[in-house]
Amino acid sequence: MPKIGQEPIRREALIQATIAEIGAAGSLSVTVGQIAKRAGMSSALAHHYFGGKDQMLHAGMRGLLRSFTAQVKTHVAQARTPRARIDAIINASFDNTCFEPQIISAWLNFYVLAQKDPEAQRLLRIYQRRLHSNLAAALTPISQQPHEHAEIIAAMIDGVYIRQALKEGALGGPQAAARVISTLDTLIGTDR
Amino acid sequence: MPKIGQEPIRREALIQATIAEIGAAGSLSVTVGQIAKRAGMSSALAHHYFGGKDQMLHAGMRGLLRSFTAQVKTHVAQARTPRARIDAIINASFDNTCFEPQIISAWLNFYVLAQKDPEAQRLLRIYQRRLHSNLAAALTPISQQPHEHAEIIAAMIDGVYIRQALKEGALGGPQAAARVISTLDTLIGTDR
Amino acid sequence: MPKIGQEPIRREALIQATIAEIGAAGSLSVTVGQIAKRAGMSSALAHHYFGGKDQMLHAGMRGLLRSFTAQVKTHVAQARTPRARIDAIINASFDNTCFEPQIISAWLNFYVLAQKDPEAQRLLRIYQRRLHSNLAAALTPISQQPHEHAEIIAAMIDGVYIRQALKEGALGGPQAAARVISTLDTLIGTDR
Amino acid sequence: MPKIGQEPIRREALIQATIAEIGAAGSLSVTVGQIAKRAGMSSALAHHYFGGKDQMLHAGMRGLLRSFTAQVKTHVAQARTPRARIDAIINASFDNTCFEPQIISAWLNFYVLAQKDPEAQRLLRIYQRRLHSNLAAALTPISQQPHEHAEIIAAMIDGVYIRQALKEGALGGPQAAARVISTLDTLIGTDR
DNA sequence: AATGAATGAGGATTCATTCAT
DNA sequence: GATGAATGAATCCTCATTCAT
Repeated sequence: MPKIGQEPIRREALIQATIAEIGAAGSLSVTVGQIAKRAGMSSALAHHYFGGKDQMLHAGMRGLLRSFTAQVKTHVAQARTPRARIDAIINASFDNTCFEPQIISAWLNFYVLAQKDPEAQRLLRIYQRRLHSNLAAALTPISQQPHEHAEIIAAMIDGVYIRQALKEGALGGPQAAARVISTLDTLIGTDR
Repeated sequence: MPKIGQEPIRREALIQATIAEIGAAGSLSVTVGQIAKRAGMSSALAHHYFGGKDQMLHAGMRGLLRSFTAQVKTHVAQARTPRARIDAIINASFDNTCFEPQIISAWLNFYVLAQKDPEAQRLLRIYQRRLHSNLAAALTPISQQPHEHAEIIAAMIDGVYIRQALKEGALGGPQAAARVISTLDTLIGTDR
Repeated sequence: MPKIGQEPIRREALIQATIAEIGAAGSLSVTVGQIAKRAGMSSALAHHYFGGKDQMLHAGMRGLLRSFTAQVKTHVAQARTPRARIDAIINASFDNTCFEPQIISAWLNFYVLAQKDPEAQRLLRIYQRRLHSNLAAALTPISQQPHEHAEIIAAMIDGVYIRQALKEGALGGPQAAARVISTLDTLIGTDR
Repeated sequence: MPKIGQEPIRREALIQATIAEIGAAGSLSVTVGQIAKRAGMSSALAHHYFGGKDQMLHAGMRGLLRSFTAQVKTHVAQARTPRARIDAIINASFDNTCFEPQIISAWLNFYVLAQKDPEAQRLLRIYQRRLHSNLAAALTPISQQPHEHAEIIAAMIDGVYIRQALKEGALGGPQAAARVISTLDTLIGTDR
């Protein structure tokens, strides 16, 4: 009886291992061997499935962005008002599944990768555009400068992330979200 | 008697070359040889003066942070009011000498370095603390939550930087500064 | 399924190549590349199997000492009296497989290695202790100072070796053995 | 006023530094820089005086052998009988100035050097010949096999040295000398 | 005389990648 | 499908040696 359907399992294991290994090492120079080992297979097999290290990195990025997206969807699903939708997006970004050291470190490394790797750049731009349009759409009913405010909130989210990467005066996810939300309140003139 | 006094010249050349090479390559994995070549010397001499690649990277970071600091000093020197001082700090951050692709890329890479390298982490924390205290000091007379607002502005600065690194809808330095300043206006309730 | 079971073959080839290369070069500063080439593989593979040059040197030492030990065992196996056992040990030391320029040179180099490398020192001490206890055990029935005499014989063996290393008035193995044995005769007062 | 007569002082300092550095490092791969530093000058000057590392090593060897020779002369000068002369030679070899770890280690390293370096080989052969002829001359009146016995004693001296290099059950110089002398007693049938 | 400056050559080590089984 | 085997290319680093002053 041949093992069937192994491929998707293997690929997924490699994707998670890529993120985890980069996050743990804090660097893109993790070796294919390390990743493959963490995923429980030989580096040769990793190459077999992905063709090379670059594609593994891309797959890792896609995996990470997929998680972000899923997180946002989950949070937003329960929002009933535009305002609740924005809060949901912000809260999703700082959900514990995203806002933990290894994930932050991986995310930061992917930004670096995007400096030289067009595909990585493309993926991050997609993420940024999606974040912007989500925020702007939700802001439209309640803000007079939805795009400007969307940019400010997006920048703050990224900024809080990068500051978190230094672990200095690090906030928990909820406090980080609260700070961004409170800034948003001020921006759109909400009284709370 | 030998040719003398080359050390400071060579060291400075290597520091600038380190920043430039990392900025251009978008990666910390530039080779010592590349850096040395850009600085116009052999890699052996680079090792002679710095002892190793790590120390060159640290020196590069210190050089970059020194530029930031100098930039801030220059801008702040002409400020006569607290408010002008804050604007000067923000404008300094987005001055063209700082806010250009290579510098941003280098800065991003140093954040990555800080994920695993204690000295790099220490240096960046110093920079963050200094930025915070500069901002908070200037905000004290004009804001009711100077520390909170300083954090928000600092996060925005970093966030705008990292978004600039993707070159998507990239702003010029002045516009970037304007956006941060306008957010600050809203935060402290200034009418302009 | 991959080609399998190469490891012991490669390791053994590297061990012999290490001894041979050090013997031929007369120096520990042979390169991993030279050793690997002699063993018919790339230096990368040598590192793969041994982890580093140091471990290759240690493996080479163990290989050499193993040969010595095996040689002694072979010779001693046929000895029926204590006296014959001692002669066998001495003869084993000067057997042609041990007492040839390359082996002597390797052995000398390993003594040098032991000056700074604790593992090398440990290995040579084991060899010395074993030689001493072999000699002393065999001497006990026929000498009144078995330990003292064992030391003298051991020193002579090493001394003849090191003098052989200069190839000046070099003896053949049998003559060298004869000289040591005749000294032993005098020491224990044997009439022959 | 030019410094005159500096050359012989510098050369001597380098010679002693060479021996000391090799002895301390337990290896011939000490760098010219280390040696020069110990001798209180730049490596460039060391090259200036000796032409290259090899010649510095040779000079170091000559220096060491010169010490040995001087030691022997001193001891022998007071000997009034052939027997006393032999004892003096042996005692000289184990005098504390010779029989200390660093010197032994240097001496061992020079033996290694002689494996590949003809000049080093030539120097050590001279030493051996001189030792042999000294011993044989003194033995002639009191031994029936002066050359054979000279060889045995010479081998023992070298053997005790090399065993000392492992620092296992290391003897002091006087005990080492006593062991060799007592062996000699047995060899030539002296009653003491 | 003396040395800081400078480098070319070389060595240990690592790693992505390929291949044979 | 899966992996041990194998390597070429690259990287950091060291060092003897030379040179200009």
